Amino acid sequence: MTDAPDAESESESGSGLAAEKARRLAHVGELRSAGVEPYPYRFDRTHTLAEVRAEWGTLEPGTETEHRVTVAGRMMLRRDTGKLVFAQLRDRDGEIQLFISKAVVGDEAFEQISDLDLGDWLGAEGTVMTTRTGELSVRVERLTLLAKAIRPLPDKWRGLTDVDTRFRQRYADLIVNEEARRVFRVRHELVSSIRRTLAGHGYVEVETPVLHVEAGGAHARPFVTHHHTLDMQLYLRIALELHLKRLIVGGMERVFEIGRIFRNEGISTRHNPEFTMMELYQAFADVTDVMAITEELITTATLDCTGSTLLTIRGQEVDLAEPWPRHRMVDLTSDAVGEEVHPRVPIERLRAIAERHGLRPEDHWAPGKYVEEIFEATAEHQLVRPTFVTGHPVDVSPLARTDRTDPLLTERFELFVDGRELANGYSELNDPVEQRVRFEHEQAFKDAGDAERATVDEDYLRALEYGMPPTGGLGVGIDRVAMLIAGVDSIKEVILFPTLRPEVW
RNA sequence: GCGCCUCUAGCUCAACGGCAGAGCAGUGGACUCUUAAUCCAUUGGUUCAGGGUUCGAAUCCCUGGGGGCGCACCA
Repeated sequence: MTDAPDAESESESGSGLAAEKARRLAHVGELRSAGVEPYPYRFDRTHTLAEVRAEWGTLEPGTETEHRVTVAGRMMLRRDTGKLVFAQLRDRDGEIQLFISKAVVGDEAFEQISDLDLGDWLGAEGTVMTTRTGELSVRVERLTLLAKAIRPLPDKWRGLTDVDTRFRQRYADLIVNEEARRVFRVRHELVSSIRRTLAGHGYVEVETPVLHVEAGGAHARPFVTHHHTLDMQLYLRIALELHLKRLIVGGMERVFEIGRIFRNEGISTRHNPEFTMMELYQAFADVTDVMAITEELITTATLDCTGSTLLTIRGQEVDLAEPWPRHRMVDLTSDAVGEEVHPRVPIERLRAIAERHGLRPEDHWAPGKYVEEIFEATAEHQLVRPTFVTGHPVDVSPLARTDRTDPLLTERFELFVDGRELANGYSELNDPVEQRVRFEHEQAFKDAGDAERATVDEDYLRALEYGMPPTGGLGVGIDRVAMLIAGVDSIKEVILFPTLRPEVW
């Protein structure tokens, strides 16, 4: 764990990373010998760099003021012209130039400036000025080293592009790539926008268990873990749904959770084994209310993140403020294949259609499973603009309420944008007797070989027996929405530390 | 899991069967208004690892490892 480079012998070689680190570590030693602490405990600044720019950003070129400021940041660039050094300081939300004149700071302090390295954290005290060319600067009177960087920064102009290094060393990515900083600001703004919108509608934010005895609420392979004291197998949650609906039974009426869920499945540009889901449940609401709040949440968040409701998706400009089209899955799919696709169609017919579209049906597939698979193989990827796909078959929607006009379908929707599923919602099934039958069907499919099907969750059924009011529910994949708004095409770009194989040291 | 691509200095990249190079960073020097400062000089390599082919391998082949993309998987 302790990094102990062989400073003496490496410095003899004169170059390379080890030598560079040795040189800087040697300087740390010199500073301490001279009574200067290279890692001081704290530093008080009077202004952030953005505050300096906000207050004095409009000064005329060649202005010298008496306004004293103390700022702090990381030195990103240095331009040495002899007895005058310009350094670019950056903090969380701004940059400012330091104007360091030998005549101002004195010979001794000026000598020490050449020992600073790009990447060092500095504190600077001085007066606000602009240079002859108009660059807002701090005319430094006193410079304090706040933390010595031992390792050199990546290329100052081209940044860090190697994706492996960018994700493994996200700290370095954030230091040198403005785009990475932008994406995570978008993500932050997305999440806080959702919280604001939901708070405005009277939702209560809750936290439910991550460790589950039954991994329910979705069809997915769970991660399995073990509790020593209880000596029992536990699963990391694959959805938030069933606990949140227990809270609706409890009378909380409007609840939501933004939480990490875990699915032990493949990794791709759209999948990370752990990802963030927002689920909400609203008493007395049905699927139409849920679609309305879905539109509001995503449109408002886009506006909050970008200042506009316009997005460019696959080169197509889309205004999220326009109503999002709603189509039944069976209609979209029937149109796509040129004949009726519906759970009521004889299963031999569905099998033929599925095989015609390159699918390999399995014996345990129910009619609704065929409908869903054919939809995914044909119509799904064509849904570029935000589109609500509704009316999923009952036999693939064990927690959704039956459509009041078609007993083989449910009052459910999935939101697709750019061919990707971003959200899923429905009128919640609240009849405990029917829910038990649905669970038993799930269990039967599982026994028939479909490992991702659910089992009977007796505690959830007990909760429903106490009475759950009519309820609408929604799940939103936060990472995918962040991708959409930030305009990036890999989920790893919106997850600070995506799942990677362990580094070989 | 399968297929294709990829891995060269701290970073960004050349060299593609014939002496491993450049820019940035670093080091030494010049310069008191720079903006990726500039100018002069300069250090730095287990070419991912191992094996093979060859007079000769960063380069071709094999095995392994990391990563990317696609497929599969994935409410």
